[in-house]
Amino acid sequence: MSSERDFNETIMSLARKRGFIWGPSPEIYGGSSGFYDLGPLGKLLKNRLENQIRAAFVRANFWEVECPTVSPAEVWRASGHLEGFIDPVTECTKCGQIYRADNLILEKFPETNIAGQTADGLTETIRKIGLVCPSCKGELGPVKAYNLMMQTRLGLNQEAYLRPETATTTYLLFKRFLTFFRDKLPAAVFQIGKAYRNEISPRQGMLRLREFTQTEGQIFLLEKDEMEWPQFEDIKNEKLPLVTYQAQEKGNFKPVMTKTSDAIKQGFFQKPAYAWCVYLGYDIFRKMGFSENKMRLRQHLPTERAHYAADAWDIEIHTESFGWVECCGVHDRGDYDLSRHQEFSKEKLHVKVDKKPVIPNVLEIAFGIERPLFCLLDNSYRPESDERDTEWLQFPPELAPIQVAVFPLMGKDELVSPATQIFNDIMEAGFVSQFDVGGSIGKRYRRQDEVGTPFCVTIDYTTLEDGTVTIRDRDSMEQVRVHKDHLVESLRRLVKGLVQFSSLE
RNA sequence: GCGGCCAUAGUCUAGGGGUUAUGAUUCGAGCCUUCCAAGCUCGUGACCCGGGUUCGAAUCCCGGUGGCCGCACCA
Repeated sequence: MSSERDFNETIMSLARKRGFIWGPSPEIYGGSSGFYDLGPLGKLLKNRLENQIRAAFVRANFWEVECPTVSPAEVWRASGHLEGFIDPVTECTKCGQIYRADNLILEKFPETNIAGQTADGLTETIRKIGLVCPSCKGELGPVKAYNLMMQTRLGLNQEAYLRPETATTTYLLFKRFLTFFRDKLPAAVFQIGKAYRNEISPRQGMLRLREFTQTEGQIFLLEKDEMEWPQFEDIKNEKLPLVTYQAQEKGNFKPVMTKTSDAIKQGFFQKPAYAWCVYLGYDIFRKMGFSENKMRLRQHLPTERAHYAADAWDIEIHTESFGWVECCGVHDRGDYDLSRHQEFSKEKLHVKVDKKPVIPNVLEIAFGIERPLFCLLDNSYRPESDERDTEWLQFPPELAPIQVAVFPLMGKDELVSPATQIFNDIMEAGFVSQFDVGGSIGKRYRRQDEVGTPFCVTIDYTTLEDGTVTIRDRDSMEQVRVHKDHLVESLRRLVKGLVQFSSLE
């Protein structure tokens, strides 16, 4: 709706103005859609999200790796992306309209069997069934395969592609993982890195990018592990906001808080290990600052589910800008990837179970970081109100780009000098902090509100008498006095959420 | 990629074949100021890019790029 559109523009305008998101990049050359720059505050925010993700995975016993973003064509032939990551398109020779060939055929002739057909096969099918352009009845041109991977080359002419997902590059290390993990499964690894998709026509700003940062966690495990997953015990009483496919078929998208153990009993999840992955994904999103009432877990309908997947759920975040946004997929990839890479590479990618070779299964938690980044901006945005005559961002303190701002009440030397000292102490303690003397004190508070800084420290004339400073709380706009010797510790506890501001007084 | 609409300071905007290109806000310097966008002075800052028409284009035309809407696409 237009009000949602306006909301998105309001946020992007603030994000541009205050140095979160710039673009489309490269701006001074006019820009290409699907590419954005992160300004200083956007990069800080993204780092904070990544740090939460990293900490959550490490705590769950995943190990981080990093792989190249470019791989030769055979990798993508094996992974299925070279053949499967394509859109077959046909252009009307008369009016120039472009169609997805397979969709068009099935739409007009639902009985046609085109499964697995190549571009030439689809061209042949169109001729055979006499399909013409639906808008002008003109003749349709030959079907071309439009691959969504970005192509490049290595050296003079070795065909190569930028990765469309990090996961595949992780799987290529499987033999190395077996050694590293001393032949013990399950083994869990994750990767945070860039991936590339040459979208035909990206829209919706930060939500559909041609270059983006992915986080993908992988668990390599055996079938018996999937059913007997000890860590499930830890989360069996945790609740998840589930929207099952049965509910969706009845038109009901309201999430139902369901205990994970009940979800297994009711058959919403087939495998405890998978359910645990869904919970881990959900927990990571909570740690990225999303409140529970803005999240839901939506099960894929059987029709949208990959044929090998027994379970398929997405984490969705509600935004004012675009409604529910799909942010994370939890996938049961089975042994598909390792089998394919074993076949194509001729390397043994199996383990021995009862002296027989078995290719392990893979469970995956996959999401892009720019989407939650945008969603967090969206969810944190507060418009101006009676209490506050500027818009502001209510980030959770731990995720705010700038955590503490330091002001001398006025730009007088006797205040600036002790304020500088306190600012240095705060920086020394590891906070991202900003010192500001410009403008009235009220204006400086508003500036920080606008970028979501949770706490401001002000040095005033009382500081000179008794060594106390004020800490001003973004959310309530209230202040408490704290002795400067205890300031860093107080800020640490406030930022970490160990103590509420209201209980400081 | 197609069709419709659109593109002016950091942000939001007014206007428009010859102008010193409007206003607000932001930002910078200074005065003032003892806690929530005060005031005053001064200052910085813009017509998306390329081509065409014209004596002259930011303005009109064409193309490109980007944005919004619709279609298609979203592994």
